[in-house]
Amino acid sequence: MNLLFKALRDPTRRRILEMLKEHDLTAGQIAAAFSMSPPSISYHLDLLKHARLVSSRKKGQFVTYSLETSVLDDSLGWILDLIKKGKHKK
Amino acid sequence: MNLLFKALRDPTRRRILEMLKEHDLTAGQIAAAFSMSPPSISYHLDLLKHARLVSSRKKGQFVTYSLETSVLDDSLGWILDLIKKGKHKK
DNA sequence: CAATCTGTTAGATATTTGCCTAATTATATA
DNA sequence: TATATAATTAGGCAAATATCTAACAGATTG
Repeated sequence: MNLLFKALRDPTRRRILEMLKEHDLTAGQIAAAFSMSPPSISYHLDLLKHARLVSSRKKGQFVTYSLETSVLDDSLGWILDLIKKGKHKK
Repeated sequence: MNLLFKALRDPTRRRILEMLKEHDLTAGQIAAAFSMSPPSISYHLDLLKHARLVSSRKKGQFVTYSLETSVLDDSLGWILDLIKKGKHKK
């Protein structure tokens, strides 16, 4: 849960996730969308991978990243619970 | 959105929100639940307030904090959108 | 095999964050 | 009015974070 929220905290990483929700992308394609050095993007991708929000596979010289949504269920549940319990509070 | 995810990133702040979902609490009551100095808790409460996740009202010398769930809808929508679009991806 | 391309790792650095103690503000009470 | 109590503000500091450039690793291609 901690890794997840940590990953979601950064705007760059959230934008990467938004890009990946459309279709898979290579590291280079992702980096090209930001005015930021490739190593910086690599750092963010690694962080997202550790949070299990993305997966990656290597094909030739390219590394393709995909969005992984299953971990998001946890955060969803946590937030929903807050809203729910908040509601039936007197 | 940025302030919201920033607020949710820290475990202490998440725990404060969980406490407040049960019932309102004064700053002192919240601080008592953590092995952390009152100023530190004050800092977290201020951050939560800036993110509009809590509100506060002063009564005498006490300041009571309440959970505010409306902003959570934004994060919920953002996450749901990721999951949804993630699902019907080829 | 040498050059090139994609991507990551290493190392350095400025900024942000989360914590502390000390001081301050505001309220209540002896 | 002096003192105690609740909470915040101020100032400082160590650790975490996000960025960069340089160097490297692996794959492709002339």
